[in-house]
Amino acid sequence: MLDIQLIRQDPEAVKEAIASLGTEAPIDEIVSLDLGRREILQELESLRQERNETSERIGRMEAGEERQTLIDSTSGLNERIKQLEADLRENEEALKRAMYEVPNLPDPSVPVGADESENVVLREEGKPREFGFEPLPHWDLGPRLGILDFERGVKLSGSRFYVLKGAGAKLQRALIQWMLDLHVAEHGYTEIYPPAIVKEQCMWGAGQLPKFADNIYRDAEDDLWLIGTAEIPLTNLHRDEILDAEDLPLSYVAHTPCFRREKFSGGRDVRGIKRGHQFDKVEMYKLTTPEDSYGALEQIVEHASAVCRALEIPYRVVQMVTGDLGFTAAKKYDLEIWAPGSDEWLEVSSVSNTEAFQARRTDIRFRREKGAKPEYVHTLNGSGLALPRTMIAVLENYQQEDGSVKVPEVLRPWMGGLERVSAAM
RNA sequence: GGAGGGAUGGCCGAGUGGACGAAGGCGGCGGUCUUGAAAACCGCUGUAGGGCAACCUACCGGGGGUUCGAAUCCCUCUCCCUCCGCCA
Repeated sequence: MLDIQLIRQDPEAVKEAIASLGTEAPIDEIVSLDLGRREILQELESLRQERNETSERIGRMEAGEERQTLIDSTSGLNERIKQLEADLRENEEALKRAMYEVPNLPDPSVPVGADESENVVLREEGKPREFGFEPLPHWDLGPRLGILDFERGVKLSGSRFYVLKGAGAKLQRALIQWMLDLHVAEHGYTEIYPPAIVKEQCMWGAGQLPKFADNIYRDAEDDLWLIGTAEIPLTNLHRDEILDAEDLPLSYVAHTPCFRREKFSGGRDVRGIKRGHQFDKVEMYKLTTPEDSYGALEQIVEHASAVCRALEIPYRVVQMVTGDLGFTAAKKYDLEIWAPGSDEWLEVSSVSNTEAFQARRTDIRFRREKGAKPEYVHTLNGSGLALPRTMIAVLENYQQEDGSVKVPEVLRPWMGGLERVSAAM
């Protein structure tokens, strides 16, 4: 959610910024609702004042004719107040609905561009390995090794589901544990185990609603929603709280399953485990002061990079242009990891600074010192990393000519010392 | 799932439909005293909206209602606690 003051003061600048995102928002509607709101409020509040004063007088009077006359005289006043209260409710609901639809504005440092084709590769690290043979895509490699079972996944749950088995399941578990430990021990995050099913309100707070309703699984009976990312519970962790400045930044890391309906990606990325309805992810999250958030953004990029670096797999950092920022980010980087079998760069991490966009939706503030006015925090999130695509990269980069897969050095302690996954296992 | 009890300011806790934004206590901040600290005493100590000034308005779990007037009465929802049932 944007600051209403910003829209009130310079609606044209806001519209322009939104145009650079390649989208639109009901700014004119907001401006007029906001104006109407204050008109209603002004009249309503002065009538309430009148009523309060009259009631006070009635309370002090002896019972009698004069008192009754005064009581009778309030009926018109009260009718008007009721009407205005109804108007106000309606107005504020419409205003809130409209405000929830407005995307975040880009930071001035974000390059203007129409869509993802204009994103900027900022840096690339690691050299793609030279294969003496044709590297296989993981959808061939995994089943051959007996660690990845697509047919049974479909049998259980339908398309875009799969089963990890044996060393495959263990490899994912090793990655999760290693990543969590890395972020906690080396990068100073606090590990969180949040619910994976949350109230609707959390979805609004994190910016999943109203725009992405079609991509979310939900239990209609209890009105609970399955998270598509740990960002959702982590955003809401401190909802409605006022934090102390000395507690900031707060850094959290969580591993959760993520559920996405992928309604609009039909036909895309159908092979392999790149895009499923259920996947695991390790997510980093920070709450900072406004002045610290852009430094924190670079930190999170570094923390995600450290994972790729330690795995010794080539990756690159891509800056999103305005047209590819999405709904909540003011600035966003993607980390893409190299997958030689699939022959593509895979997005394994998306790192965003939402500034106060989510904080306003969730009402998370902080106080610089005792008695100071509360200010909104800035929130940031970044994958560290998404498991299936990391698995793809590991399998495809570490495959050997004989069809086996070497276990990356850093993971071996979490794999019981296992050095190689082969078909016989 | 069944029965009962509860939800008040940072925390604890009082509150008869009318001067309650809410007693009292604790905590916090400032001050007096003190070499310093403690104690004692005094004062201050919520959030938001609107005018944006000394003011006004709203908020006692959420929503709705009764009333000239609601923290206080009624309805409803949510959450918490206790007991029973069931269960990893």
